Amino acid sequence: MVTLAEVAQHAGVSASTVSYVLSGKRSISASTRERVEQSIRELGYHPNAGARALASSRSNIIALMIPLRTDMYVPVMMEIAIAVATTARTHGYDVLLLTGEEGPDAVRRVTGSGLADAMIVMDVELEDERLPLLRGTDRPSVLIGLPADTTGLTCVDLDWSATGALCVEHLATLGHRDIAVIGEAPAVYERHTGFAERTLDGLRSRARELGLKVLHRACEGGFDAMAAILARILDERPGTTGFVVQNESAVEPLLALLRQQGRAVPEDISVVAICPEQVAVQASVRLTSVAVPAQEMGRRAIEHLVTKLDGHARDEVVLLAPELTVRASSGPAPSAP
Amino acid sequence: MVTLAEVAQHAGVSASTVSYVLSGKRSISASTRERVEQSIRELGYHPNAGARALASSRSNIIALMIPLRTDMYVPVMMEIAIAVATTARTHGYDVLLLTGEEGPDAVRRVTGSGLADAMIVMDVELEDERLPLLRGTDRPSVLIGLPADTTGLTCVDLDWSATGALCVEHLATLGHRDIAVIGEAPAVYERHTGFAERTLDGLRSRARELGLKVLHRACEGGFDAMAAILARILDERPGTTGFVVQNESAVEPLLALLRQQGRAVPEDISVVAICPEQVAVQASVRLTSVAVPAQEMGRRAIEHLVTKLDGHARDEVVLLAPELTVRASSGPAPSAP
DNA sequence: GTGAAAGCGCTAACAG
DNA sequence: CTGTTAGCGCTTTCAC
Repeated sequence: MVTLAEVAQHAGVSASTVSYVLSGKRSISASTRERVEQSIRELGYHPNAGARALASSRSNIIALMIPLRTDMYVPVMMEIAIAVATTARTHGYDVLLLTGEEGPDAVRRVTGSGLADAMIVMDVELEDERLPLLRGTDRPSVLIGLPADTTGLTCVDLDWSATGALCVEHLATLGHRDIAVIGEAPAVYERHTGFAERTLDGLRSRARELGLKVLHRACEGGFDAMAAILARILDERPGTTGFVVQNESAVEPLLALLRQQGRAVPEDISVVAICPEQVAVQASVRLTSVAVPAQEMGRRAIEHLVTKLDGHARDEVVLLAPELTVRASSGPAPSAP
Repeated sequence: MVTLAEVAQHAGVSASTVSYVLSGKRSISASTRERVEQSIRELGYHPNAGARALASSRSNIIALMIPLRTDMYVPVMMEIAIAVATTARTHGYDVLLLTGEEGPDAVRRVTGSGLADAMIVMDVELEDERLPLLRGTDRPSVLIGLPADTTGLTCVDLDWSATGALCVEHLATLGHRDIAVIGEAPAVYERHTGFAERTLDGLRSRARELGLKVLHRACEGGFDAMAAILARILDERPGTTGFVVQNESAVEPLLALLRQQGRAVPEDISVVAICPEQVAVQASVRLTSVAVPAQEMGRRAIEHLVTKLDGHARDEVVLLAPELTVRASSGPAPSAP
């Protein structure tokens, strides 16, 4: 294993000079720098991560806590994780992958041991057990998601409430008066993951303002679950002409069922989805949808953390504005017979 | 920050004793151990990761390289990643998330810096650039996937060839003679990711043995792509009664299209999928399928690595036997009219 | 069964 | 612009 001392010797300079060439923290003459860099290349030197972390009390690692469960939004999680990892690299950081399994203990362990300089927490619940720990540590953190109380925290999330409102507005503009919402699995609501409830709030309050009727049903993914729920909805509210779907694994089943029942989309029924672009585009009907900006959330989270680590940055709640893309699944409400 | 020295002082013992209590590498009297553990708890001590890594030249971190692209098998990747992370924790390791983006450089960086003690490499191509580096380092590694030459490497993978064969056998047993294979996106084949080609090999050679006809078509995901391909297949081979699908995002479109065309599954057409259990169960027709054992692959990879790190373990290729579960999408071939 | 002490490889004052 | 030096917190001989 090549050490900094060996590089120094090879280049005929002191250890600190090599260190400074690497960090750029003080000016080095062009010729010295050249020689050092040459030696580094020749010897194939890589600074030892442990030694560096010990001496500088910086690991250059950012921890990412992802949910253990995969009952929702798997592609979104994955996209965020990848965006986090690649963005982190552009800033010289690596990413440590933690699952929610360990819970608050993971936070203690990682911050306590100095394993990571900062952390990103996903799948935040309204009253999350990890929040007090995050507030109580000096290590920066960013939540992807929005808890009930954001005091002393930095959060990045899609503005779910505005997302819900946007879906309703779109349908209202098209003349729909009676709307059904297909939501996430019941467990997601029970867990009080903020996003699902916020979406519903935004949706309902805008509907009230616009005088629309809204019926919400949680839905496990899959064809059978969707079939049962659709039957109940059309039974309770036969006049329903608009659907808002916030559940990837319910989208295609819903489309298949409507087709099966001879209800044309968008002529008879309009569907607006809240999902990643890819799902919207690949569906059997190209879906009018509000995209979940997974990459941007991951990128923003890292960028905020890096700013914090580089010194100064206040806590902040960043709500990304939703954007609705009109595709082939929504159209004017059918006129009453 | 609490240090080992402080714990030692608090407990009235030497630093080395505390260290040995932590590592269990030499026997400690019950009373001393008790006192030390008490101090650790009271002071809230967490060993510093950097110092530990430096002194022991062990970071207790395992690197996981996942593909950057998300053009295939996202849920599978995610499941593997989560299984890797949780299994690693049970052995005292953390997981560093690397994307394929950096390519071979990531391997150099991570092994050279001692950031990770070992690594798991996913999405292996037949002639992968990273292989020479992995062979040339003393740090253990496990591939999830199978390259062309496995000399000096440890690999864990589903036996894709047997998987293909199994699908054919199932359909043959049911009396199908004419089979179409819906594969991954063309890019996956061009990239020479082993699994897709191996599946095809297994499928074709078993078909030859059994005297079945096989037609293979690569397929971008989504409804439109699937529609185009299905039309071509039924045009070229109108007698096709069995489908093998190895592409998550083609499954539901295929089912929808068949339904649309009035072809009943499984009365007229049988479908066998190669996909995660969840997809098979949630589809609009419960799918006869061969599961991709994502969790097991992740778990096995870690366990092999830990064994290697703990001393001795030779290189080895582990091919997991495929298991086919019969569900509602396959049945006897329709008798000729 | 326990202590003392020598590093691990690097960073960051301090000194010139 | 460059060198000298004192640790960072832990592991691990060596000694008792």
